[in-house]
Amino acid sequence: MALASSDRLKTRKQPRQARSKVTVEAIFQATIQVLLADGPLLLTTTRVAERAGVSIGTLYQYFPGKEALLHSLVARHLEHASQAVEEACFQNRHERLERRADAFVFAYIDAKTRDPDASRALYHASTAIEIKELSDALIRRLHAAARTLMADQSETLLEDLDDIIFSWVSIVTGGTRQIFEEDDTRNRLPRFREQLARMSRAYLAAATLNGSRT
Amino acid sequence: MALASSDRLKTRKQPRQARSKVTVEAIFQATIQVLLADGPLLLTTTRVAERAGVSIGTLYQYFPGKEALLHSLVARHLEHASQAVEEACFQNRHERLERRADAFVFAYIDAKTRDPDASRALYHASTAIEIKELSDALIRRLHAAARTLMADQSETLLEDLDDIIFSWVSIVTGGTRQIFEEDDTRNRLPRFREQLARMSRAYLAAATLNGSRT
Amino acid sequence: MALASSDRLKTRKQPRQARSKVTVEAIFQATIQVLLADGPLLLTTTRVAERAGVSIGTLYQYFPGKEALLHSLVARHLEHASQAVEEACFQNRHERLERRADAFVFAYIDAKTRDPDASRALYHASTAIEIKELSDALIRRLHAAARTLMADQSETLLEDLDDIIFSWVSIVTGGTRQIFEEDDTRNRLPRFREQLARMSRAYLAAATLNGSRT
Amino acid sequence: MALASSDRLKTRKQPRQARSKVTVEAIFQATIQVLLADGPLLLTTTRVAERAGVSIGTLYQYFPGKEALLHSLVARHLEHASQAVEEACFQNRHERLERRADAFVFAYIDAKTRDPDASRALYHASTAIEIKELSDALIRRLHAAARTLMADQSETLLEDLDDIIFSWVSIVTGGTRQIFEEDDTRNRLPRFREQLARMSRAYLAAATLNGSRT
DNA sequence: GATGAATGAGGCTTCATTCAT
DNA sequence: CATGAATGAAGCCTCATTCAT
Repeated sequence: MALASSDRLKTRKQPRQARSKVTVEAIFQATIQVLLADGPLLLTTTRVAERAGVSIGTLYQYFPGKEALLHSLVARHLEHASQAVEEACFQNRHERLERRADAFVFAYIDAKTRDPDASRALYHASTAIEIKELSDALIRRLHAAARTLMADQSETLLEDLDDIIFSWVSIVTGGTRQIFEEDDTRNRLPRFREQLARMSRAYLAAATLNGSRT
Repeated sequence: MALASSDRLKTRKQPRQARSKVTVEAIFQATIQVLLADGPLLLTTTRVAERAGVSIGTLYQYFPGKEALLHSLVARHLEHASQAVEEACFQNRHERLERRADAFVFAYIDAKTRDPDASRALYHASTAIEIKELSDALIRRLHAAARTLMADQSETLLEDLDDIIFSWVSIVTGGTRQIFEEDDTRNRLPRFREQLARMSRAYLAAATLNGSRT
Repeated sequence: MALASSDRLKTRKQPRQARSKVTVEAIFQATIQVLLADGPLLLTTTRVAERAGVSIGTLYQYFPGKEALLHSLVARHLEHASQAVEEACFQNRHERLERRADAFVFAYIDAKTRDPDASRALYHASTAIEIKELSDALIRRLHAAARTLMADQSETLLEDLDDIIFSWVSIVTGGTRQIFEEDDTRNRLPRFREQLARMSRAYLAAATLNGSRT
Repeated sequence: MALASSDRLKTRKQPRQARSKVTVEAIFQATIQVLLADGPLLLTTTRVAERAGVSIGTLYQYFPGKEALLHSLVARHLEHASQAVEEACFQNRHERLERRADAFVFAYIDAKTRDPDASRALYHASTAIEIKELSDALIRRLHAAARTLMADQSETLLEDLDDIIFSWVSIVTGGTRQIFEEDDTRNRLPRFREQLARMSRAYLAAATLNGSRT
């Protein structure tokens, strides 16, 4: 269910042998590199295969098509981010709200930052495939995680808990994306990370204290 | 005039006769509709012309290509948003910070909400590369507007004023985008609007009170 | 018959009024200029009309189409060359063979040189229309003229008179064309003119003296 | 190597497998046939591919475009003619001038006659602009060859040697072209061949004997 | 008559995908 | 299994021509 995939998007072979794993990984990396170097308009299967050092035929042995390739790649990336956030929420479930919020924000941004090239590349990938389904799945998991995070605040926040979660997740994901589409990502990221955490603390604190009246 | 355009992005004919104006507007609307109905992958000149009820030749009388068409459309849209925010900042320049922040947020979101279909459509199209220049221009104007807004806070915030502005603009634009890419935009928007304002107030208040220590 | 034209190539209106004549001439000149400045691939009706300072609609009032326009232009040009040569042959019909040959050569080259731009332009025009019909007509008239020229030599040359005429006309027309397609036409032309005359005299003299044996 | 080509004119794939070679040759032949049957105006990539019995995609695997296809074809053809003439000049370098002139003329015409269809076809295509570079290269090589040929006459001819060479090469190439654009090429060619040789002998003899005075 | 907006057939080219080797 | 030659649907765009104003 998580990050569901329609039929034609499944990978063809499960890369069991070591060689296969290497090939698939090479193709993934080549995809990212082509995306970064040439942009989504020039992301062609030929080019990816070339860069990966395999023939176009081989690429099609592992993926039923371009869409599936991108789908896998994006899914892998988003799955990682989802897990990181869920993990962080779980780890910090007994901390104070402020720390829990920090944990959420940091986990998300750090997951994206782990491989900034890939992140940037994949933000652009939406020109090449329809990724709404995948993004939605990510967002749903983040919502769920955020809800868990705020479980003990539900009374205070009850009236608009859902709005708060929704809005907060939106600015975390949307704001982060904005940074990755900026020119100076490397420099901006760590500072945005701090400010986003600060903002989250302030926001959630305000919301906790006096409901929707602030 | 603002938001300069390279040569190949210039429109071809300025619609002089009444007939022409109708045609150009039909093409713009068709672009938005195709974007919404079929997504950016299926945005083709043929499809746009078809939907606009004009021949493909007519489309090319007014725009030198697909890119130019999108460029015009986006430019028009972003110009409007920029102006709305600048106007709002100016109108509220004597109000308290909180109100100024509200004004900024509301102006931005309301500008996007004026024609929600267009907004959604253009967010979808925005990965189409040549649009970056335009988005960047918008962001720069928003930064400038935000800086004006906080002019009287510059002492308090001096140490990280730039970070704050940058981060705040990022979550306003990025968060809003996130909403428009969601399914339930119409329903979510007004609530996000409130929360985003609340968040901004809380954030800027926190930042004003005790610098980077909160 | 002369430089015949099929039905769809006829001009539409006979330019009787002064204004019409001016317009037609402007279109002709524009055609030549576009051909020279932009090449035959960019020779479009729009461009010609633009350069002529008339609307595309007006162009079509005078010519039923692009092909007809070019056809008229080429026909006019070739007609002029044909007449010049015929005239020269007639004028010099009582001179010695050598002078008659000179007259032929000079008349042809001078006709082409009268408007060198037009000549060059029209040599290139064959990319844009099929001009074989017209060229053939010219060649036929030149053959006829040459035959007249050599009427009194027919005994001596009898065995291969036709070959001689044919070959001679071929090098006169073909050689001249070659010069016009060269880069340095202006400089080369007068010298080629002399050499071509010299060559013609030598050739015809040799052919006259001892038939095919030289 | 000789007859350099700009980037966009380079062929794409070097045909390695036997299958490829057949394909490329089929494309070349189809180009010639289309040129002959339909003329340069109807020379389209679609038509060529169709006639070659390959898909349009295959054509583009080997040539980056129509221009490049023509370029290759012409280059191959002209290279052959150049070499034939140079070879002939070298072989006959110790003969008398008359024989050397014959050798030049015969080598050139015979090279063109080897594949008369191709020659006709390429003469038709030759107005296609980018081919000028190639034609010029041929002319230059022919000039050089002719100069070698006349090396031992340079004193006698000194005053206008260059004009003579230039003019002679012009009528050889231009005249031959004229024949190939004629209807009755097959019949005319051998006779023109003889006359052109005769003409060359007469011309060069006249020029040798008494400079520019004949 | 003159204009120029509109038309659409048809050209050029790319690229995801298949399949014989 | 890997290869890469071949495929062709589909995209982009031009330009000769028409016709309502």
